[in-house]
Order: sequence, then structure tokens, then C-alpha cells
Amino acid sequence: MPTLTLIDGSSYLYRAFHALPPLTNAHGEPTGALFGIVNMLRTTMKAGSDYVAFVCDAPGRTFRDDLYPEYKANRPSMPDDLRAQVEPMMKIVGALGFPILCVPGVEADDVIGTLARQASAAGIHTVISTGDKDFAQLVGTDIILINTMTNTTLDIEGVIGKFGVRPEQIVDYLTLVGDSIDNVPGVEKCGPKTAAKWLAEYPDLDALIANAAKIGGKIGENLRAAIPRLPLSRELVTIRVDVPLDQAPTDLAMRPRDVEALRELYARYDFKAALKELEAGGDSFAAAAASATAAPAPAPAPVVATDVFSGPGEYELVTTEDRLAAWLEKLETAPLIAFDTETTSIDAMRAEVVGVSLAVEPGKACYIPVGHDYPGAPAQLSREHVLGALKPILEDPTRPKVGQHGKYDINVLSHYGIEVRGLAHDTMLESYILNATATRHDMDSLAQRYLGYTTVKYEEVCGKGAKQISFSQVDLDTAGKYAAEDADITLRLHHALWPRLEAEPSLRSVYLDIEIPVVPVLARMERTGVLIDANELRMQSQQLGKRMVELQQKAYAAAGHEFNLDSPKQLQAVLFDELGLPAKVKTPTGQPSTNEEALEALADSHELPRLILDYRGLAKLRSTYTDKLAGIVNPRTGRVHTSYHQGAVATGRISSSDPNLQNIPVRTEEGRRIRQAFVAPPGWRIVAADYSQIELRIMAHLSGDEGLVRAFTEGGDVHRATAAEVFGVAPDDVTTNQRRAAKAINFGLMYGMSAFGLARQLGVDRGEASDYMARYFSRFAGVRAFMDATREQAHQRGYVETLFGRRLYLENLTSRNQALRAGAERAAINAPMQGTAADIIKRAMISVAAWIAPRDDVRLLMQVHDELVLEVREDAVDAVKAGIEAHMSGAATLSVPLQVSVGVGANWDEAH
DNA sequence: GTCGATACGTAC
DNA sequence: GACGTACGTATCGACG
Repeated sequence: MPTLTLIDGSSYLYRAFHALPPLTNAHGEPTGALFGIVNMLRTTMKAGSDYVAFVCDAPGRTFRDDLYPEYKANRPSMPDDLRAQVEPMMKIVGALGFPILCVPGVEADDVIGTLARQASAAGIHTVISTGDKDFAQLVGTDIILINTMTNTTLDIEGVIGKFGVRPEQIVDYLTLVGDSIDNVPGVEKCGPKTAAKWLAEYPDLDALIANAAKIGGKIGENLRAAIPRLPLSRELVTIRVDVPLDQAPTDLAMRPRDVEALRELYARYDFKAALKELEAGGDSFAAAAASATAAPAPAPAPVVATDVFSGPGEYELVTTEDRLAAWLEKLETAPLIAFDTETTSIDAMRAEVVGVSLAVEPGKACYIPVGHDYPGAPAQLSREHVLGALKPILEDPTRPKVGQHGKYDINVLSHYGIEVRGLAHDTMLESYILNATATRHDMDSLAQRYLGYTTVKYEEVCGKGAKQISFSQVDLDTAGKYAAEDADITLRLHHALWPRLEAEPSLRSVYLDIEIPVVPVLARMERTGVLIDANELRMQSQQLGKRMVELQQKAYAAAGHEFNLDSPKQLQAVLFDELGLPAKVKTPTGQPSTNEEALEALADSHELPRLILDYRGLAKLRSTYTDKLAGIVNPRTGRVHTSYHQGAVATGRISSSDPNLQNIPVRTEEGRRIRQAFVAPPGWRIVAADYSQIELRIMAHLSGDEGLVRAFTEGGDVHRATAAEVFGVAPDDVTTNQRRAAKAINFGLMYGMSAFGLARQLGVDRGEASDYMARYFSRFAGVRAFMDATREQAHQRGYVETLFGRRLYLENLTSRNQALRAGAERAAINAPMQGTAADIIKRAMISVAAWIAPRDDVRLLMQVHDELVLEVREDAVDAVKAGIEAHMSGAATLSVPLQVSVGVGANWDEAH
């Protein structure tokens, strides 16, 4: 049977635009969506097709707009960056030889629907390539859907599986659910589940409406209320199959491609590999799609049926000595080895290795199981033997390796005496440096985003929640597919990401000189952990608990009854409804707030707010810190091991979790007692070294403001110096209040604070705060110029950068939403300073780690954004103090000195 | 039981 | 609406 492929161009254009980072070519023209479209065309065409059309929406009104003026009213207009890519997209699609259909007055959906039905009538099989679920209504024995973004196809069975209704019921289903994007109203509170339930009970919408009286509850009322508008919704979601068209399916054959035009377009949009392929006369689709990714190899015929399983590549399960030897031989000559470990735990400190996967070229990977243990599990090579064989390669710094989140594997393998060296690349970090704003850098997301490939998910293999099993319980065939794919995809991702990174010298250098070298440093810190005096913390927990009970009783008395002090909702009822206190502060949802600011404001009117404030302070300390930390000590090491995250903060900072060691209290005396439980072992001392005012110094450097630079070069108290300038007095005559105001201005400026915010912070009126800021800017004009320039650059280029070239793309700068836009501008102001500080301390960590590597009398323990904490043997303290200070202040050369203060003590509190 | 939203609070 | 970046705990209601 001949086939017709219909590509939903508009749907892909939007999806590619939103899924891919805002890539640009050398001229600064946006190219991300183009890249995605070309990738999609390749996947679609790989299947081959007799007839094909690229269908898109033409501008202008359609029958749906006439039917319903609010149709698509919620759709934002097309972003400029996307609009700019439409014309080049059409040129590339045309030059590749695709027939293009844009019919004025008819939506792409209806063109596709009509062609699909015509094809059916002519005995032609149709594949609709789209990401839009609405097309499920067209699915039949000879019409299927394919989504190349998620690598899924949908036939009749698939529709039933996905929606719970048959294809011919999809129109009714969509009518009931509605579509908020297209502004099609459905039945209120009726989602996919309810719609499927009703349509299982009644054959169609008409039958449901006839029986609407029988549906009970609120949802029944909603259904009855919606009945009058359902026919309109139904018409809106129904794809037409009878619009007049000039072309028949059989008119839609591929045309020869226009090599000259393609050459010009590829060159212009920096599709370098595509260009190369074109010159070599190669396959233009594969070449254009992924500048450095080899097209997935067709599934090869199994060599030995039981040893090879199907997948996107040739994956092998290695269970014999011979095959292990063969793979070791491959590793010997591989230019780059992708590796991944499968384990029993997400926590590297507790994980046992269950298997190792390796890939040496795209599509060729293996999984070596060593610890799968379930009834009937086949024989496997021993863990000791396999790891022993891999050790020389993994430890050889001259053998480049690539991982996805390699820090995890480094730590896991270190349990087995393997110190991984030569981690040359990490795809998580490649993605992070290319576009930190893309919130997720996990492998599944990256495969989807950069390869258009849907991976096997961990949950699909091991389940989740209570039903989750250990990877060691997974049968070898399933485990092998999953694990080998991990290594394969890691390698493919690297081939897709590295060329893009390499093409941008500043990003390349942030990645190679900062992010990659910091990986083993963080890995080592996590493994080292920090010694905690758990008994001290348990004692504090008890004391806190006692005081909390007392406060609780007093609070009950003050309120006149018992209530849950931990529930803001109940507290709100007591304060504002029962006691009738005035609500001054509102939460984002409009509720009267019970936060600290609100309670402080009420503390003079009633005794309860103060009791709550005190209670909350203690509750926070106990739940988040004393209880938690005491319970999280690793029994094997006797220490607390945090996880540091390199891909979590958009500005380049490192974050910490499980436990978060970057928000241990310091501001209050009570809070600092927790730091007293972070101790040095006998014979050792805690050394804490922090940068003084690093972000403000960076602001001085980046802005070049003479006054601010001078304040730092002269040394002394920068806030006092600022106050002297702003208030026009001698530094010695600055009052406490003046200094406080100057400090608030200094900090606020770095966060993009307004006069309104400053007024609130200082408790002065807005005019006075405005006055302060005006005086500040007249004295420090360079700072204002720098901020204006940063804002300008952000708008011009869509991103801001740090001193070392790390980029932060800002999504909302062009938002029509005023609040979002203003927020993006503040982030743009802050990112260069916060990000440069992050770059500097990472550089310091790398140089400190290299310096202490040969020593056994000093260990890096923690990083808290502008502070490094170490433990040092007593006899080495003096030498280390001097060395740390030198390495940290030498981590960057700015126009102001980088001042570092170093403290020593028996615990972290004392070391400050 | 699990999950997500909301509120709150700790750090730099 | 009004100060940037994180992570963690508790409550509460929805869901199955």
C-alpha cells in the first residue's frame, strides 16, 4: 500500500521552539526551532513515503474564528524569535524538496484531515506527523499518528490506551474536556479521567446529554450547565475532512532538492555538519538534523540471538569472559568512552554497583551485569573481576571518558577502590553551560530535547513508590536495554552538544576550565563528609522541645483554645477572625499572611503574635536542623555527606541538598549553636575561609565605578564609606542608622531593588528612600551606568554573562506580563555578580584542591557560596591558613582586591 | 500512602 | 508589583 506522510508544520515549529534552548547563529539570528524542525524532518523521512506534504497555517481568519470570536483568544502572539525563523524554515523545507501546503482561510488541521480522508478513499495509507493530540480523532485502520519529538506512534489501540476512548469518540472527549490553549470551553472540572468514564458508559455525547440528569454531584451540575455550549465546542474541535483543496494526495511527491539553496541556508544558519555532508553528497536529512550526531543505525540483525536485544542501536549483554575481553579491546582504541553504573541506590554513599554500561561509538553499547540477584537470574561475571578489569582504564587520565552526571559514578566507583580520572566530558554540564535556564539536565530530558529521542525511563524498569524494586532485581534483558541505552545516549548527546559548546569560546572555557575540573573536587568533598556531634544536637533538640511545649501552652491560653501552631491556616483564623487583629500583609493568594513581618506588626497589640514568633524560631531549628542532622549521620563513616549540585542554579552557583549545608543558621545566637555541632576530629581543627563582600567587589569591578573601586582599594568598611558619600559626612561621623541605610542600598542594588523595596526594608517613607537612592547614584554614577548597560545587553542579546563568559538566558524579558518582565530584568542585573562570584569560588576550589591533593593533613569539607570550610590537622593549621588565603584571593584578578578572611576553631561556629 | 500547592523560613 | 539565588518542613486537599 502506498503511503502519504502529512507533517503538521505549525505544531512542530512551536514545539521545537519551546523545547530547544535559544540558539543563535554567528549573526545572532535565532536558530533553535529551525534546528528542531530539520531534526523532525529527518526522523519523519527515515521511514520513507510515496507522498508527503509539509502543512502549515496560513495567516487570516478561518471558519472557527467566524463561529466563535474568542477562538484561540488565549494564545499569545508569536514570539519575535520564533517569527524570525518562519521564513528560513519555509526556505529550507522547500529546498529539501518537500511540497508545502498553506491554504488561506483553512487551518492546517483541516487540510491534513481532508488529505488523510482522500488518501483513505484512494487506498493510500496515511501517517500524520504531529505533536497535537486532537488528531487522534482521525486515527483509523489506515491512518496513524507519529510524534517524532517523543518517538511515539498512535494507532487505534494506542488511542484507546492513551485516552481510554475509541478514535471516533475523541471529538466528544475533547468537547467535554475543552482546550484552554485554544479557548474552547468544556465541562468545568471535567478532565481526561471523567470524560473517559462518561464515554465508557454512554456511546457518545448525545447519549450522555440525554442522560445528564442521572449524573450526580457537583460534576453533574457542571455537565448540565455546560450543555448549551457543547455543540459549539464540538464543532470547534472537529477536524474538517471536506475542505476544497487544489492538490490531491497523489500530487504530493517529493521534488528534487535544491543543493545550491541548501548550501547557502546551511552556511547562513551554521549547520556546519549538514553543510559538510552536502558537499560530500551525503544524506542531507541526516546531516542537517544533528550537526554531530550520527543517525541512529538501523537495528542490526542479531549475531547471536540471545546476546543481542533490539533497541535504537546494537546493544550487547556481556556475561562471558570472552565478550568482556572483546569489549576491553574496544576500549583500548576508543577515542572516547561513555560509561555509566547501575546501582542499588540513588545515594552514591550507600550505592552498590549492580552493573556497568559502556559505549564506544553511537549505537554500539554494552551492559555488564555483575550483581543482579533474583530467582532464576542467569550467571554473571563477578563484580570484583569486572571492576578489576576496568580499573586501569577508568583510572587512566589519558583515556578520555564521558558521563552523564559523572560525579555520581565517580563516588560509587570509589567504594571499590577505583579513583576515576580523565572524566573529560559530562553531558549534564554541557547542557548546563549551553543553557542553564533549561531547568532539567537529566538524561531523559536531554535525549528528548537534543536527540528527539524518548529513553526508557527508570520508573518503567523499576516501578515507583512502594512498588519500586532495586535495579538488582530487574531481569537482565530489561536491565540491559535500559542500561546500555544510557551509555549510548550519553555518547550521542555528547556528539550533539560538544560541537555547539566548542563553537563558543567563552562557553567552552567556562565548561573546560571551571565546570569539568570542579567535578572531582565536589565528588571528594561529598565523600569526605563533615563530622557532626550528634549527641550535642540531640541535646539541643530536647531543650528546644521543652521550650516549644511551654510556648505552645501559653499560645493556647492566649488564643483561648488549642490549635495547631504549625498550621498557618489555623493561625490565620485565630488571629484575624477570632481575635479580630488587623491583617496588613497578604500572601500571594490574597490571604492574610502570618509571616514574620505580619506577626511583628501585631506584636504590640496582642501577646499571641510574639509567642508564635518565638515558637516558630524554635520549631524551625528543631525540625530542619537539630533533629534532621542528628538523624542523617552515615553509619559507615560516622559523618554527614551532602550532595552538591552543579546544574541546579541558573547563575552558576552550586547548591547543596540531603542535607542542605548551605543554609545552616548563623544570624542568631541560638542558630549558631547548631554550627557548634559541626566539629573537627581529635587532633584536627576547623578552618573557615570566606570572601569578604565578594559580590559588591565584583560590582565595583564590572561597573568600574571610581568611588566604589576606591572604597575597596582603600580598605576599611565599605558600608561606612558608602554612607559617608551618600550622606555627605566624614566616615568617622557616620551614624549607625546611616550605615544601616547604606548597607541596605548596597545589597538592594545588587538585587535590582526599587525605592519602594528600600523604603520597606528601612522602614522609611518612599520619598526618603528615593532620596537616598538618588544621592547614591549621583555619587556612584558608574554603578547606574553599569546597570543600564546590563539591562540593555539583556534586551539586545537575550542573555547576560559573567566575567568569565558564563551565560544566563532570560526567558521573560519580552513578556507582556509587566511583573514577569520586571522580574527578568532584576535577574539580569543580579546574575553577572552572583554568577561571577560563583565562577571565582569554583576556580578557587580547583586551585585549593590541586594544592592540597598531595597532603594528608587537610581536607575540603564544605562550600557555602563565598566560603570554604576545611578540616586541618593541628600541626598544619598555620601553613594552611596562609595557603588558603593565597589561593582564594588569587582566584581572579579584579580592579579591587579579593579579600579573604580565615578563621580557626574546634567547630564551625568558632572558626568564624 | 503519595503528590502537588501553599506558606514559611534558613542561607549567601 | 515592588529584592536576586537556592532547599526543606509542615499542612492540607486531591487522588487512588
